[in-house]
Amino acid sequence: MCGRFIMTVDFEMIKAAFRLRAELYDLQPRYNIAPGQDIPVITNTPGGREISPMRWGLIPHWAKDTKIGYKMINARAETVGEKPAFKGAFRRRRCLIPASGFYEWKKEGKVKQPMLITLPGEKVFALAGIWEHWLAPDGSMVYSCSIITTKPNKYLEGIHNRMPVILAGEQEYEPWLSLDDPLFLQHLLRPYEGDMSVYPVTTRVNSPLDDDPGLIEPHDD
DNA sequence: CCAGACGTTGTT
DNA sequence: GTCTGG
DNA sequence: CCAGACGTTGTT
DNA sequence: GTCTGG
Repeated sequence: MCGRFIMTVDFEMIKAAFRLRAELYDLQPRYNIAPGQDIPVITNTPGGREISPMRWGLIPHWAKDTKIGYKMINARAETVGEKPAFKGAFRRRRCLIPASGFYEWKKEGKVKQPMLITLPGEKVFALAGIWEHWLAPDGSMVYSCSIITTKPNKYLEGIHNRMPVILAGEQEYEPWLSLDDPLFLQHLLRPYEGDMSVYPVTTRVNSPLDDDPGLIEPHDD
């Protein structure tokens, strides 16, 4: 699955990688992004691609309160088009979530070892997501999102049985954001086929409050 | 029809 | 054990 | 994902 | 809002 990730690249890199229009809100490097926090999300708008903060953990429009979002941090690729909580978003509200790495916890006996997964060169990449809007009782609109998961590739299969969907470049970003063909969209939601790096990191990364880059301790393998 | 859930992962 | 908050 | 709380009434 | 279970 995907329960934590990092986003450490600067905005000029993001702007170029995702062909964004000029306006970017003020983003800081983050090394330990947790569910429930606001994360940068890229969507298609009539004026082009925009990036804006959304709460991680999708809140369906019919929800009575925001609590349900904590259970909706991931959506399975195999069923995202059918589940009542996700199907509308899958049809009409898809997004890209920029990341430079994500964590998976490998179970080694009783111990859970956090692993950081990155792409070669610490390159920024796009997680496939869906988003929703929810009208709060006070009249404000809450935007939220979920990260889609799939089976692990060869780098992850020894670590965990799910991994987030990574879209492989502009040739996949554009159809994911704008195409209206459920079969093709489904086809994009497959395990990433490119190279990856996998490093054990200190268990201090477990704290959701800790946004300190000093926590990452790459090992040689 | 109404009532109640609406999710994933992992563990047993 | 299960839920909430981060 | 992990960490930390998990409850009510009434009194200060 | 929409689906599932009874």
